[in-house]
Parts: sequence; C-alpha cells; structure tokens
Amino acid sequence: MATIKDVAKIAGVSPSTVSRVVAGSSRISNRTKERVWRAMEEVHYVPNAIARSLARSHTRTVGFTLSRQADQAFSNPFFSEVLRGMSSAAQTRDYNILLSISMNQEEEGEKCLQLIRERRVDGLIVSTSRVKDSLIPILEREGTPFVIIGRSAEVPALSVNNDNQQASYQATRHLLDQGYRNVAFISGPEDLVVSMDRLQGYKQALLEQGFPFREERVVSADFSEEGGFRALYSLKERGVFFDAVLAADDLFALGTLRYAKHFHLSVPEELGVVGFNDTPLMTYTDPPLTSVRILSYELGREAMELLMDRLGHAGRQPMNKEVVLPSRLEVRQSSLRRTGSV
Amino acid sequence: MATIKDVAKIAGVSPSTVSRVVAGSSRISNRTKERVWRAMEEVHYVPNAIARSLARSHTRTVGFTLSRQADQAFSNPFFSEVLRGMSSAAQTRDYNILLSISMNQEEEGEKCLQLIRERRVDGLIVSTSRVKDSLIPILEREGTPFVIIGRSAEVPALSVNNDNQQASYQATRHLLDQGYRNVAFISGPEDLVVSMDRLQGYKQALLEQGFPFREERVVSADFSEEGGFRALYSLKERGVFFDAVLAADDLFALGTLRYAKHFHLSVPEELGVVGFNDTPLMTYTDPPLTSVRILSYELGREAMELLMDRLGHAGRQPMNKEVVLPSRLEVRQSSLRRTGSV
DNA sequence: CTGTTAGCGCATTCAA
DNA sequence: TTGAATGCGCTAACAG
Repeated sequence: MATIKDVAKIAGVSPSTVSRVVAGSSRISNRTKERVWRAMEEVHYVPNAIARSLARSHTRTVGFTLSRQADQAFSNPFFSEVLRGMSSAAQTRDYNILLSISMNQEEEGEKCLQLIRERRVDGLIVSTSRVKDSLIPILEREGTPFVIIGRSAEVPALSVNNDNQQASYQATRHLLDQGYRNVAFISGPEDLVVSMDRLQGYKQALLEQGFPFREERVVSADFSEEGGFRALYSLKERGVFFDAVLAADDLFALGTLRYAKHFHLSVPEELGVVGFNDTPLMTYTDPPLTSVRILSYELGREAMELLMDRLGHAGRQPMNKEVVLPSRLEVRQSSLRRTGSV
Repeated sequence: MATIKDVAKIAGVSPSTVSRVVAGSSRISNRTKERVWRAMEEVHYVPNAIARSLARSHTRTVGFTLSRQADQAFSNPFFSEVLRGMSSAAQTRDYNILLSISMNQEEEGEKCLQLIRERRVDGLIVSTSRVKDSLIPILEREGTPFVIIGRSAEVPALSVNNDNQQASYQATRHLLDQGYRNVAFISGPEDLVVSMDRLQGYKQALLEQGFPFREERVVSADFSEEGGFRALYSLKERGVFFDAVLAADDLFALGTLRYAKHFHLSVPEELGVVGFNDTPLMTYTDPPLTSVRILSYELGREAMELLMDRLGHAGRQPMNKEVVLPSRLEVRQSSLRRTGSV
C-alpha cells in the first residue's frame, strides 16, 4: 500500500504538501497540485482511514446497537429498513456504520460504552426506548453524541420517532367510524415507551368520541402471533366482550385473525382488526389486513442525518431535537365493515 | 480520555510496560502488574482502538456489504438473521462489523474496495453470488481476505452456502412422493448462482425418479409475490399444465396461493405448493406452507468464523474451504395431498 | 523483567 | 505556497 510518503517522493514534494492536496487545501499552486495528483494515480494512493482517524481524532463512523430480545426485531423487516435508511444517509456524507446486535439490553449497553470508550465511533444510534432506560443517562453523562430511534421518556435527547400516539388515535377512530363499539387493545410489553404512546392514543380516541375507556379491554403480550392469540383468549375467558381489535403489532393481528377463525368469527363483519407496522407480507392475509404504515426507512435516514449534523458541530451545545415522522393508516378489508348504510 | 502515558506516569513505569500488561504479557512482575492495573482503574483507562489499529496495522473489524436490488433482501428476514449470526460470532472474538447497504451491485463493489483500500476493515463478507460476478476476481486480485455467503460459480473461494441443490432435490421428491406428476418450478433471476443450483436439484429429482424434465415448466421471475403469480399465469396462458409448484422463494409461493385462489384450485388437492426460506410468517398462510428452512443465522455465524480464522493466519496461504449448511424441508399442509392410500 | 527508541500514516503548527 | 517538525496513542524491536 502506497503511503503519503511514496506519493511525496514521486511528486518531488513534502508529505505535508500531499496531505494538503488530499485535503483540498486552496493554498497550493496548480502546478504542484497537478504533480501530486499524477503521483497519486501512479501508485494508486488511497488515504489510510485509520491513520487519518488517529490524527484527526475522529473516525467518521457511527455505531448502531440493537438488542434483539425486546424487539419484534426481525419477525418484521422494521430494523432492516431502518438500517437501509441509515446506510443510505451515511453514504451521502461518507460516514460508516458499525453494527452490533446483542442478546439483551445489558450487553447492548456494554457494547455501546465499549465502542465509545475505545473511540471506534464518533457517535451512536440506539433503539432502546424503555420507560426507565439505564443506558440513556450514561451516554448523556459521558457526553456521547447519540440519537434515539424512538424517544426517551425521561431525559430530553436527540431522537427520531414515529407519531405513535397519533397513529394509534387514528386507527382507533377508524374502527369507531366503522361502527365498532367495543375495541380491545393488544399492547406490547408495558415498559416500552412505544407501548405507552400507543395506549395513550387509543385511550384518547375513545374518550374524545364519548366512549368509555375500559382497562379490562387492554392486554399486553410479548410480540408474537401466539401472544396475540392468547391475549384475546384470556379476554374471552374473563368474559370481556369485543367486536374489534387494535393490535400494537402485526403479529398480534395475525394472532387475532387466527382467533377469529378458531371461533368462527367473520372478519370484518363480526370482528374488526387493525395492526401496526404494515408488514409487507400482511397484504396477503385473508382478509387483507388494515395496518399502520411506519416509515422505517425514513426513521433510519433521519436518525443518521441528525447524528451527522450533531457531529458536525463539535464545539457547540448538544441540540435536543425530536423529530417525529408521520405514519399512515393503510385501510384494507380487515376493518371495513359493510355497515347498513352501504 | 486517559492515555497509556497517563497510566504509565501514575504507575511509575514506562508506557511500554503499560502496553505489555494491557496485552497480557507474561513477562511482567506481579508487583508492577498490580500497580498498573490500579493506575488504569484510577483513570478509567480504555485503550484507543484506532491507535492500536494503526500500530498493529489491522482493525479487528470486518466489512459486510449488501446490495439490495438483487436480493429478496428484506421482504424476508434472511439477511437480518445472517447479521445476527455474524454479530454473535464477532462478539465472541472481539471483532466488529462495518455494514454497508448499497443500491446496486456496482455501488456495492465500490464500497468493498473503498473499505479495503482505506484499511478500515481487515476482511469482507460479501453476499453477491451471481454467475459472472465481477467483484470476486477483483477481491482475489487485491489479496483481500473475504468469504462469500452463497458460493462463487467460477473461482474457488472461502464460502458458506446452504445446500440449495440438495434442498431443491428433496422438495421435488417430496412433491413427487405425494403423487404430483407435473411439478412446475418458479425460479429466481437466472444469473444468480442460487437459481442455478435450485434448478439443478429440481431437474435431478425428476430425472432420477424417471420423470421427464420439461423446460416449459420452468419460469423465472424477480422475487415478489406478483412475480410468482405472473409466472404461473404465463404458464397457463401457454397451455402448460401443472399440478404442483416448487417456488424458489416463499414470495413466489405466496403468489402461487393467490393464483390457486383466483382460479379456484384447492391446495393441496389440486395444486401442491412448496416454498423456499420458511419465512416465519408463512406458517400462517392458508393452508400453511411447506417450505425449505434455511439456516440463515448459522450462515452468518459460519461466515464470520471462517473469516476470522482466515484473518488469524495472516502469513499462510489463503484457504479455500466451502462450508455447506444443511437445510430441512418443513412439511405443512400446502403439499400434503390426501392420496387414496390414506 | 523493564525502559528506550522508533515507527504506524497522516494532520497541523510554525517557519521560511 | 511549501517544508520541517511534532504529535495522535499505541506497539514492538532492541537493549540491558
């Protein structure tokens, strides 16, 4: 591998001059610029990113950590899309992504700190947004530039989130508009901020439309089809009636569909179903599933942009921007009740 | 951030001594070891990975590149699982993963070269296995340590693959055993090695069982549900009869199911269906889909192991191991014809 | 067992 | 506009 010295020798200049033309310094005569370019070509010179990182004391790489357990993670392509978005944004500004997938929150936290302390990355994108997240305060204290995908329930911080409450509100209203009067809500794990927010929207819609909010119609489960099925089953056992289900994840919706089939309930006539995430494959359920479409790709892209912006302003105060991305209800058959009026 | 010098000063030793105890050198007196440990604690010393990389001239990070267009990519969790496997293996040996997702093959190639030439990574894991892949020879020529997920059709190289041909063979035999006599094959894009292999297995099974291989029963399509549907539709239009479909991807199988419904063909009675990948959500199709289960997680893990092994033996000859992982046919209802015997 | 010295490849300050 | 010198933080060869 050719180094800056080799180029310097060939071009007949000093290494620092080469460094300058590589950096695009303006105070270099065109003649030597030319000579250096030529020499660089000749030896196929490519700057060593590691050496550069050491000298400049930043790496131009961003860490993205993820713990799997807690998330619906890879049953739906959410994080894949987030990654795509991140990668795409990174490309445009010549940043790199260091990825780490852990088994649990704890490992993830350790990995974050390691990446930062070893100075492997300039900043982090994290996706842990539990209600009492232990990681966020630590990162804050260490002065680490980071952005959250989701949002922090406690400390203000840079974050990119989808409007869970609003989305949930819309979805619930949609069910109400379709004439369903007893909407059950299958929530994800309760300590997730996202669960809180979605519950909130559900509640708001009910109240605002003059319907009572009943605790007993809310069940929380771990993200899985089975979890969804069981949630409803437990409702039934407890004698709680419902004619529609708002599922905080498409997997729950899938479980709901199975539940309906199991008990010979016709969807959407006897049971309306709305899911969350609009997982691509879900278009092919029977009947096609109404679901809240999340802009996962954009979530990743925005998060990366935000972080890169933040990294650009090394000296200044850390900003506390919270960007919220809209989601949209994709209405399909599972929630379209053919009411009398039609 | 504390450096090795700070530690040295506090411990009253030279920087190189500190470096040695960090590296776990044996030829250090326990007494100074103790002193150094203590000093490290005191200032919360963490070695700077960048400086270390520069000095040792390797980074302990592996690049993983991916171009999306060509792959079924994120409609199924294949690559997510691969990533998990890679990450898990990397953790155990303290390696890191640099991720890059490109829009197309060309960009991916450039990114690979960039990562290597900038010396950001020690090696690469690539997932492009087209029949005439332009990237592989280049990496080979540059002397880059790399492993392929899939396999190289031309040059021998380190690779981890699933036994596509065998899997396809089994799947076809299964359909034959169930009494289907006219098995159509929906293949992925023809320039993919994986397509070749799966076609081969299909062919082999037919021939071996004494059935003719008919070109006209093979259609190739881009990975999508629609592609699958259209493929069969075109078969029908051309007057090609089939009573079973081997789909080289679950998305095709999904399209097949829609096709069956559209033309009122009962599955599995009038049309047997087998897919590839065993996408989790596919368990919930109606009827549940028989599919070839791919060990994606293990694929990623093995690839990473292989590469790390390769990187360990810097001096020696590059190995040319090709590990093949077994897959298993998950038989469900979509291919279980209730034949007379039952 | 430990310290000294000399890099790793590049950026940057200070002179010229 | 350019070069020389110094440092980024750590490793490793060579002495002792």
